[in-house]
Amino acid sequence: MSNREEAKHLRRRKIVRAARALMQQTGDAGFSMRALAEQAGVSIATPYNLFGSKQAVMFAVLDADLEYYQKRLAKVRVDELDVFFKAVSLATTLYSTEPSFYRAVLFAVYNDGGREFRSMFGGPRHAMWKGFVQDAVKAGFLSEDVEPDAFAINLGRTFFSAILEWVSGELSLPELEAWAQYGFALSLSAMSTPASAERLHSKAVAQQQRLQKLWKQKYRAHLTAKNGTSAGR
Amino acid sequence: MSNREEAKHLRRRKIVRAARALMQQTGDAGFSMRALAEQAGVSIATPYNLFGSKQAVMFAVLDADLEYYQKRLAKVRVDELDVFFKAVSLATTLYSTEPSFYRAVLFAVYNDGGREFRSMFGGPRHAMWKGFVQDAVKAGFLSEDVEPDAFAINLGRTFFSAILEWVSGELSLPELEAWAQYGFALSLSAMSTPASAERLHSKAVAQQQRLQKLWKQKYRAHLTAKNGTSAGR
DNA sequence: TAGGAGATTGCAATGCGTTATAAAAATATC
DNA sequence: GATATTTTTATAACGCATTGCAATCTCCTA
Repeated sequence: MSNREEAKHLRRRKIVRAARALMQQTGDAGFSMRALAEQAGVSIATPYNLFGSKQAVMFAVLDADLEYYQKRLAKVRVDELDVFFKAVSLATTLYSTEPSFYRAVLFAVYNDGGREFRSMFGGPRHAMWKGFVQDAVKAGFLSEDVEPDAFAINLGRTFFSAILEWVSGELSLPELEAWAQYGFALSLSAMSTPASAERLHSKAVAQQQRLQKLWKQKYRAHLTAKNGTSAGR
Repeated sequence: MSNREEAKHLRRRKIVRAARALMQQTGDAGFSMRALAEQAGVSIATPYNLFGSKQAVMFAVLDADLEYYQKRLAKVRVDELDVFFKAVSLATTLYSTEPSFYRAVLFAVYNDGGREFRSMFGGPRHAMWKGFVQDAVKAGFLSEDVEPDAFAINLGRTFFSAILEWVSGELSLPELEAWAQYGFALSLSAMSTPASAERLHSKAVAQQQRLQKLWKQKYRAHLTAKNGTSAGR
């Protein structure tokens, strides 16, 4: 690698690390491209040269994390069915270690209306889910009827939309975990085999009850309210 | 109602109508609060007084639409199981009449990371899904095990995340429809009764095949690509 | 009809992401 | 070591959502 390219990689790393540090310090609010440039000791134009947009920087931060996450998940010893639920709980556990950081990063990533979904679903994340699905089919836990790509995308989307609500402050982390696992249990249950049917159905029912406990009173006000949704604050 | 309040309502209506008109003319890009104020013949401060934010204006636009949607849906004669799928296809049909308008409105609504989820899930939309779920249980199409609130929220979220991808340009309208119906079929299938099990399972499989046809080659490039997600443009 | 409350207005200002431009620095090539 | 190429830098600028403020208008009330 030439000197130039090496220096570029170094600068990229410097910016990603600065982004991470800044997020951890200031959280969502204090993070701006100008602040990032200052923290990285670099001009405001440089992150744009190297990444293209604020969101792309966030993606780089998140991708650095994904490696660590997948390594940890690979170490966990569970069967081909529990891995789906373990993947969720490991992610939420990770989020709980630095909630404001993850919230801010995920907010920034998703906040443009999803223009970067492609890399979310076409990239390594999709590959992970798809692999789990294929393994589960092979292990006899899922019907041969499943189309792995479609099914994996559906799972990823289920998780994603719950994450989005956590990010926006609607859900707590336990709620996020419960919702994602509930959605997973439902989808998996629809494609279950005799070997997995009971486990999945009872998982779904259990998550329902867990959710009921978690948010019943939180939403009661809204569910009984007239119609809402109108005026400003 | 006092004259003052009536005038306020009129101004609100004027702004909502202007927002709608502006959206239809300019679409996503040309829509700004300044442009809206001008179109409505009103100061830039007024929409903020009456609604609070750009997003709240969009919500008002969307809520005006919801009434029309529900009226049309109520007229459709299908059984308590098909209504879920009909609700999806009616929405996408509606979107197809003015795609750039709906895209722009939904984009603006969802684009803040979901700070208005509450009214999405706690408001009339949630009530609609929940009602369908309860009716389906009563009709014997869904197991007594379902907790209607949790299940309805899960459905709403499924639909929502697919909409989000359509809004961001990742999906076409037929794809949106297929994805939402696929997700619905999976969730419903997990809670099916003998009266509905076959219908739902075959629906899920059918949607899988439809999806496969729709996007297989679209995603192939991404699925076979290295890892992507890195640099700017 | 006069006074007061409430809302709208015009406008300036803040901070944001992003882009453009010219100068300066770092690197590659000979 | 001189020259050419690439990249960073500093800075100004654009359009945006949102807020604050003083002035003005409109309606309600006494």
